[in-house]
Amino acid sequence: MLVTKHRITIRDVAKESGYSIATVSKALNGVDVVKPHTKQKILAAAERLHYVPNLMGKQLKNAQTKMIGFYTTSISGPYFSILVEAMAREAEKHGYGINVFISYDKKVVLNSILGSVVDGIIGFEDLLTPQDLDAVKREGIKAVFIDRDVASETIGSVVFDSYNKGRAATEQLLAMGHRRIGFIKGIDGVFDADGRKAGYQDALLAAGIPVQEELMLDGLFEEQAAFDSMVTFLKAPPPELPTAFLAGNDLSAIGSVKGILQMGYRVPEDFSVMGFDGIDLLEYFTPKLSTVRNPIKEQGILAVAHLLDLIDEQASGTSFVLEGELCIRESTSIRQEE
Amino acid sequence: MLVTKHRITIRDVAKESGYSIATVSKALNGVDVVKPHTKQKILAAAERLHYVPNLMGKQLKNAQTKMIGFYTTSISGPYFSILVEAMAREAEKHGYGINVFISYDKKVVLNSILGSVVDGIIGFEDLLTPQDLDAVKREGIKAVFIDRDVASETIGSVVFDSYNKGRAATEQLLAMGHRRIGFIKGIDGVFDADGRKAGYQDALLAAGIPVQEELMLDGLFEEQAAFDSMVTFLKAPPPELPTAFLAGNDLSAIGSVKGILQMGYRVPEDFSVMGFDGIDLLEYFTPKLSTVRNPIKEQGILAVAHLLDLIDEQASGTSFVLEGELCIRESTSIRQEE
DNA sequence: CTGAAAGCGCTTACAG
DNA sequence: CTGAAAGCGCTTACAG
Repeated sequence: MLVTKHRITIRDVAKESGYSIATVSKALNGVDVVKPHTKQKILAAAERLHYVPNLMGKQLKNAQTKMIGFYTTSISGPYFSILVEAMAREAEKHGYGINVFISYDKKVVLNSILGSVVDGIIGFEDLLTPQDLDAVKREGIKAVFIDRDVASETIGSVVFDSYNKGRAATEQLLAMGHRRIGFIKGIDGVFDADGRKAGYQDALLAAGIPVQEELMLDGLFEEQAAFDSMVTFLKAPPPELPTAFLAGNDLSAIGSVKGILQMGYRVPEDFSVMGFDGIDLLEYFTPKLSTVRNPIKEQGILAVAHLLDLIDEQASGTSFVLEGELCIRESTSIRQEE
Repeated sequence: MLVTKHRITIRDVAKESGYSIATVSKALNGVDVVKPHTKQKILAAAERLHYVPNLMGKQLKNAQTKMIGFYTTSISGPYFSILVEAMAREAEKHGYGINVFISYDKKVVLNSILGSVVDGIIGFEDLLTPQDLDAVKREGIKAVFIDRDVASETIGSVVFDSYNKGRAATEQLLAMGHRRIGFIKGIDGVFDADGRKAGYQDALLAAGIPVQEELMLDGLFEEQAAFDSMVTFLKAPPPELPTAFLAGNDLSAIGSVKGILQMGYRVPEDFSVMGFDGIDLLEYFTPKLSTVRNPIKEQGILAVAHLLDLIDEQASGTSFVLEGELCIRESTSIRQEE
């Protein structure tokens, strides 16, 4: 096996084949101008040397990377697997790769976004401050956000219809006879969390039921936090207990259910519980959770497709809203009259 | 807002500040030789222009990217979330980012591995042919594999002790009185699959029990495939049914359990079932699955740590073996005498 | 302490 | 059809 101390470059291939680096470049890239015989000799030389182009050099010149960046602070949880997987498949179909950057360090993220490492980004704004967003806009960076409803020349978004679905879910519980409905909050300031909560509140108000702060527990979109909040709540309950809970997402719904069971109550006999998202994990959980099934895969696919249109300048930034679907299963029931 | 048609480069900062690009570069990179006053003026100019360094140019010169590449064909399944998350945290601690490449296209993967886009890679060999591996070695690319026991100057690995644990799990079932034990196979040729199967077979042989092909079902490490195989198996069972099954991983164990229940049998009363990995999902599944809990997080952390040592040339390739832990829960029981 | 110049690996007008 | 040269954005000896 040939041992080389330095990386083989186009220069080595030129030497080996007896042609100039310019011609080698053309032959290697299929620029259709090289004599077939020449091309063949060059390809043979490249093969012999195990030449692999240095993408950095290539990209510096081309100013494109055929890569899409996905930036997030965490990939954990069942939502992201599905999303990232869908994005990767869609991107690959169009000759693009997906690059997942996982980092808490805003500087790292911003540098690689603005450092031309990818041709466009899919991201969450909550990592980025408004100033950062301005920088993204100013630099003309193509971006699609999946957690915020934005649209500008070079920036689009693909979000769920969180407000209306929060409202619809609450109305469903009302229709089942529930009057005292608690809410497991997500993370304040996050699009889906705020939308779902506002929908919940407006549905109550429209039904003539006052919104009560004491019925809104912290869930942080996490199982553990929701569990803890629920246990704490049930240990020191208000004079009149709610009969149902709407949770900001499935994970916190699961945590709530576990908390309810932990405290010796039953679901749905004592409390109906409803989640949000329709993650795969629900299939393993008992009782089967009622939820609003969101088209996560579609979100990923559409986000990538739109981003590619932005990159090719086939479109200007658009805000897409995806509809979810109410799924009533075992964790909710008609309110038992006492 | 300043509108610029071209990306701001170091040249613009030089012009704006009145210094040369060499000095600007030094000031920006904290090369401690620039007069404080100069540095300050340069930084101010860079700020004013919203300068962000082009990573491509930087990396082309430096020949390092501070990025680790993780290559996989799919990120789905509960194993990868945990692994990738752990890797990302560990890498960030050392100033590195993780780059997840998801692709079925070997060419794309290989090009970016060999194209100097990352400083090192963590991967599965099964995507790469032996020739590809040779190329990786020849180029001196630092790599850590997590699904194969390899070690060379620049290549290391971090694997689970699959053979011994397959053997231990089988011995556990034997100790519980089971004599006819079926096996849900993973994917042939994959390290963990082969190791676990071999361990299973050797444990049987050591106990004087012949290995029977008809008791080895296809599971492909997937829930659905295992479910289908189990249902098919139970529809046309051999004259004497097994009393226990060992599955190649948790997902296929879950599929098997669902298949068993589907056919009207019970777990563990009719069949004990044992999985492999100890994924988080088990927490939601009933019955609580017995399994071999593998330290997935540790695997990710160790893989990154070792890779960084390889990159810094602090170590040469080593093969690490991680121990798993037998967890006996509800899905296995002492064999009922008939 | 500062700057002109060379060079990282590549591509692409342009000339021949 | 082929090649010499310029240049992508950056860093780093080297000279001053």
